[in-house]
Amino acid sequence: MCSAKSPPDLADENPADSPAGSGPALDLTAKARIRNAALELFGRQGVPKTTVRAVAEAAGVSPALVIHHFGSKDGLRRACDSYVIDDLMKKNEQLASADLVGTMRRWLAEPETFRPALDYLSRLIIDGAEAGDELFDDVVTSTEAMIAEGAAAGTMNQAADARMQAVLVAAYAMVPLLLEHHLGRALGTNGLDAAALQRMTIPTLELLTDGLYSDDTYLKAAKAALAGD
Amino acid sequence: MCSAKSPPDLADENPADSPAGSGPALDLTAKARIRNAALELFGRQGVPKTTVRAVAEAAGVSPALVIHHFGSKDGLRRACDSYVIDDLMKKNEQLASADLVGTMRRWLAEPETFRPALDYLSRLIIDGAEAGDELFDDVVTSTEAMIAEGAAAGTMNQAADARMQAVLVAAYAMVPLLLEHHLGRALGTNGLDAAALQRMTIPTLELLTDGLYSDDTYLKAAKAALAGD
DNA sequence: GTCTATATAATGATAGAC
DNA sequence: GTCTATCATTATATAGAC
Repeated sequence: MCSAKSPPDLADENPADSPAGSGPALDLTAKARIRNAALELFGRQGVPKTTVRAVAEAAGVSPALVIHHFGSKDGLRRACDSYVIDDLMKKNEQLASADLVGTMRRWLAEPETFRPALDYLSRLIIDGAEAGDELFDDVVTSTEAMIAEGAAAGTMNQAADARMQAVLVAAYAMVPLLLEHHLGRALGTNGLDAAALQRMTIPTLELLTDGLYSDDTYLKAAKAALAGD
Repeated sequence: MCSAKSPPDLADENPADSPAGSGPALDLTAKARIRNAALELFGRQGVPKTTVRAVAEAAGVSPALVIHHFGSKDGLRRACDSYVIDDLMKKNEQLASADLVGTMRRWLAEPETFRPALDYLSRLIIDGAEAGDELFDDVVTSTEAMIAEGAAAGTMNQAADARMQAVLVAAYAMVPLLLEHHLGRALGTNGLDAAALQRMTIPTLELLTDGLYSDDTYLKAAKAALAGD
């Protein structure tokens, strides 16, 4: 489950102008260039602050062509949603949703290709859009299965409320994605690159192995307080 | 450190029309009503999607008056930043930044007053604005001190890299704020109310007491892998 | 498929009366 | 302090030529 390669389906290469080994990002169809430009701008500055004109300029086409291919700005946004989820996550990483941090690590190894998708994903999860809901639930379900396996193998502790535990673990796993800006600052790097993610690995595992609390004082206190209600 | 009351400084009450115990939200100056309306709309839909006109309508004033009082839309945004941070967080909760979850709990007890501030706070942290950077760093510093105290008292485990641990713990503490939408869905509630936050308490403490991993298998494996680089 | 030109609406901000 | 009226700009989207 580790040799993750098989060069990602960047799709929509123009069959007419595709001599064998030429520049991979240069001979895409205009539609693909528009979608890639939108993905990057939507991810970097958010959808509302990104104009159709800016997308068109970044893709090297006219604003009218953007509408022609995607119907509307919102259609373009939906196309980006399904591209990042269906094409990038599901098709190229069968277990992507089970291992968000692993996916991040692999994607960060090819920044030119996947960096925009990470920013876009972050906004998808935060914005509360429908596509983000489905993604979140997928991650939670995969996480719950992972913990159940770990518990069966004796390497993980499954909580009484397994679903809630999975929600929390999944949410914690998303922290590097969501708070990339702040974690990058804390690590002294510019954003979150592969090296920064690596420097977080040990402290994260320590925290989730030893725990923050050294005994069950807080836990018992909380249980008592809640029982007292 | 628990009797958190002292009714919050909602400020800018119109001294002219303030008979002793009248409706508290009704006799604010127009400037305060505008700022409160902006706080709510900025927090709910984000700054770019919120128009000056919408703020004016929500506050019951003309669009021109919004500009008159705050100079520009961005001036209004900055006023909201400093209001939520300086007036609400720092003045009324000396230790607010040390205990984000506690603050959330207290604020959720007065939803009418503080609910908008929570949404605004969430965007402030995510957006990567300067005010959000300061807030995040404050929370991390307070968290590090809290863990150091806990370690001295023998109730917490302080990691070798104490700063990084504090960053992670602080980030985890922000998860209910940032992922309120998804946690609320998982709990079957509409958004995150006080009851939902309470239902998360035990699972969260369990996770941070027992840990996710039952032994140091993963930790040692990761250390070995990193050493092998 | 791709463009130029344009329609139409909404936005942030201003001017000036009261 | 607060309004009405309006300006200048920019936004999304359309029409129609090539």
